Amino acid sequence: MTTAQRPTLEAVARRAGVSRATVSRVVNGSTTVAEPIQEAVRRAVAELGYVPNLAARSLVTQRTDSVALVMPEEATRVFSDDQVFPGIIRGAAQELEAADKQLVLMLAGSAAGHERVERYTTGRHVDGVLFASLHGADPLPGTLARLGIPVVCAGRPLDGARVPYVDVDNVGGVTRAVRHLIENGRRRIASIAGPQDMIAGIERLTGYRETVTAAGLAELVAYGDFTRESGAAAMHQLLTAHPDLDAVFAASDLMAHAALRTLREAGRRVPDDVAVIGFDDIETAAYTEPPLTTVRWEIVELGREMTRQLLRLAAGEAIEESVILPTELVVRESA
Amino acid sequence: MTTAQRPTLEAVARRAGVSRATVSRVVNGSTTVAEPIQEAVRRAVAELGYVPNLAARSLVTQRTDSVALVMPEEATRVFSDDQVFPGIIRGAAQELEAADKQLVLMLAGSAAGHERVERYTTGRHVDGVLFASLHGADPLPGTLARLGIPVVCAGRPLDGARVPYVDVDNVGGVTRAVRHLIENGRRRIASIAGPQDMIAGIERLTGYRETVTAAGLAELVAYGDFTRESGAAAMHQLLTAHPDLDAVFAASDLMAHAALRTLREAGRRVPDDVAVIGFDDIETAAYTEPPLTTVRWEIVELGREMTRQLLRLAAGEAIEESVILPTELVVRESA
DNA sequence: TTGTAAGCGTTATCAT
DNA sequence: ATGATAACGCTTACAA
Repeated sequence: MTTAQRPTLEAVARRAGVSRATVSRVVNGSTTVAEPIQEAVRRAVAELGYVPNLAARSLVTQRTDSVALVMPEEATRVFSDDQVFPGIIRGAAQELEAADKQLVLMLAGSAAGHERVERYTTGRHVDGVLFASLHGADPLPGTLARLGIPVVCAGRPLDGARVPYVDVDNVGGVTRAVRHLIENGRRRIASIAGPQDMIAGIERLTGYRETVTAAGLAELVAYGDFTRESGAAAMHQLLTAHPDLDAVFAASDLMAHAALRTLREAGRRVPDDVAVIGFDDIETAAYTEPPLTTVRWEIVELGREMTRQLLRLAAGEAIEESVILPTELVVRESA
Repeated sequence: MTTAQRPTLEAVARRAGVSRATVSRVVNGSTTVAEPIQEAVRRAVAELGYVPNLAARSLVTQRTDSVALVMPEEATRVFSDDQVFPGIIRGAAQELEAADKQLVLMLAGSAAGHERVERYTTGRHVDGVLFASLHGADPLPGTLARLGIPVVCAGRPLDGARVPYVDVDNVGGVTRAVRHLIENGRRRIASIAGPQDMIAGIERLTGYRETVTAAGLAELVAYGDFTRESGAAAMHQLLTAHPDLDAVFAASDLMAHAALRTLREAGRRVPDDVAVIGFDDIETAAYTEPPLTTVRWEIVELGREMTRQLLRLAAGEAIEESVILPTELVVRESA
């Protein structure tokens, strides 16, 4: 079975009885073409089923009309039931669709993957790069920015590079959460912190520390990596080190979920004995036992906003160095 | 700030003192180049930081080295905490990375989105197309296949098109689940079925029907769309219509999760009064109250297998029309 | 307003 | 084994 040759501009031009240039103008929406000719060209395009060859176009325009979305690949987090990454993917996809650009997804977890991402993006195979999550002080965003390649990150880059980013108001959200606990009479408030090589982990811990300290309370901290497994381990640690705790703020809903179960297994009632608050408001949060009080933020909106900023940057517009999205405390039954 | 021009083959050739053709050979790993010359070329490549222009290459090779992964866009399912789609994305990304191809993600939910996907894929902007989920009798996979464009679907296409697909053994998995219920003495076994315009919804219902009928038991069915919300509604219906039910098989873990909560609210104990089994084994399943017995399958593996098949197809190899992945009953506490 | 023609950066076909 | 050279399909000055 031979595959039918796809028609080229040339073929359409012949059919419509005009030059390639004219067809190109019509296809690209130039207004300087006489109406009847436009009509004829459009008919020829339809009859032949012509679709522009993107590679050829890209070769001459120097644009690729595609942007890369780079994600870390750690199995535990990216594609567990954490909704953060899927949400960002969705937001980016929506916004790019509206801009008629392609979304190229790249996993950068392994060293090989990271190198591949670096080659691909520095090679200008995309018009811009979105980083969905940064671990440690990855220099890649800064490198790309210096090369003049449009970049936007989710969260402030830890290496101090001046790369535009979009983030949520982590500190504000945590502050509200911890205050809520204090206002409800809790005094021994612990925190299951996130990984300290990620900006979200750092900021959420900072918010907790500042708030409990300002209230004259002790800092009771254990560390996790945002996953349920790590949350369970951290909760055990806290229970052992501070058996008298009466509240826990977890830096992710996943860790909060695990804390809920660990507390139950330890015979503590939530919220009677121990109040629990999470962060993210993933869908599961409304279905935990008891339903989880948490700090909500719009995941999909983060993806959309990042993409909007990137498109502006790629269009040569100036953008703010950072955009901070709001958070909101959703009070359910766990606190 | 002017962007540095990226070096071309020409530049590398000049630097290494050879022709463009030779550089091309070295870059593409041809063995017919003398070792010292290869050496010189490689040095020039490194010094200049040369990266091939994919558009130019694609233009002449007629390959794009990228494949599209098409997903439906319904907000409720694709990016809720259902891990199915993220899992497929991950599997595809891993496999494509190994093959050095790009993953282009496309959402096909809206009519406009669907049309866009059609234009893009039929326009041969990708070497192949992966469909992550089909709703109703979407003719697109069949259309692409007829155009000679490599296509692989997740699940058998409902329009009867002869398109290769990879799926899990839905019927087998459900059969084992329902038998487990029967063996444990359950006799009033209901099912919360999935959407009947999706092959997974249809097959899981078929498996349930056949098994209860073979055991001489009644069919008690309510319908959902795989989401928690729909699961809760379906559970309510079942409780009203069949207050004496003693077991529920839900076609997705999300619906099973909602059923668990609905049953508790209705004062039924799980598994004492009512046993519950789900399908998918998402991470949350191990954390529900009580932990959910469910039918497990390897989501990421589905994505990988689909991609492997597609790559074979794109390489001109013949492949089986379908690959069925195994399922396994994971017994926890809910049944 | 329309057409001509010169690239864009590769790969591939021939010679050599 | 290496080098010219002709495509690949499109956009875009520049002419007409």
